[in-house]
Amino acid sequence: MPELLEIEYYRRAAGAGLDREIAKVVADDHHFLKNGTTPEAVKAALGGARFTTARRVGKVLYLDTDHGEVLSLRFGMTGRLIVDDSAVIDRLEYSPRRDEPKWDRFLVRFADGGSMRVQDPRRLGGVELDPDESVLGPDAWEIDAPMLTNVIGTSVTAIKTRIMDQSRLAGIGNLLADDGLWRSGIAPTRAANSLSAAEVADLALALHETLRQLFERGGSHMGDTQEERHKDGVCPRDGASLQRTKVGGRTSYWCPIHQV
DNA sequence: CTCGACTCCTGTTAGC
DNA sequence: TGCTAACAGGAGTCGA
Repeated sequence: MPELLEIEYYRRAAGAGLDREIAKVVADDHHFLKNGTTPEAVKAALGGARFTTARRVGKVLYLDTDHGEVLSLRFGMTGRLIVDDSAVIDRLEYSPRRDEPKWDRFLVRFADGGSMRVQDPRRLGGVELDPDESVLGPDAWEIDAPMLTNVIGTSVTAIKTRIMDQSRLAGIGNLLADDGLWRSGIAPTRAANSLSAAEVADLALALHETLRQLFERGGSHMGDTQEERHKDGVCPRDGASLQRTKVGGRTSYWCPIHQV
């Protein structure tokens, strides 16, 4: 599913949609417009405008316009950004691979005939005009031990839940969290404030490396444990049967031997 | 403020 | 073969 890495691919793809006059906006799915954003407002804001910058914080893509408004795109679990009908990602975990027009939830057509659209079969993503950008924590791409220490604070909640809290650390989703925890040998269920300073440093480094390696491999679904995310999955490191546990409402796969 | 539980959303798939 | 129920997880809301 789209996590920080996928949104970064989308951000780069959005570069092809910059500085092109917007001729038409199709935003008829009210459910996909968030926080009071209306189709009329989006059309008024974008009509005749151009996107000037594509920025990313965590899993959110921000498109600035030359009229001053900012458009935010969230991709939920199955959302893709498609510019000029070429999808930068054709294989999205847990999402169908087809390009069905009925899954287009938001579309911008440029005056030159091209387009940029968000395709999201499950409609868990969303579009918002002039969003509050302060609701997100620091971007996880730059994570290091001091940042992770701040993220953890004194919280007693499960460490996995904490690093997935977008208001404290932006960009980590279920797959990146599981892979980082697996690499650092820390159980997802551990109370966040029970990690030693050394463990916090290990986890920060593991997440840092996970982000960079999986970006090179092609996405958050390219983790070392991905192929074992099923019943009967085994740990690639020591062969133990992986535990399947709900943590913070998310399915977590982890090794009961080396993750403690 | 913190944190867990619940809910929404819909295509795919396991299982009968 | 065809159907149903479970499943996937990002994110918002609510209540203790």
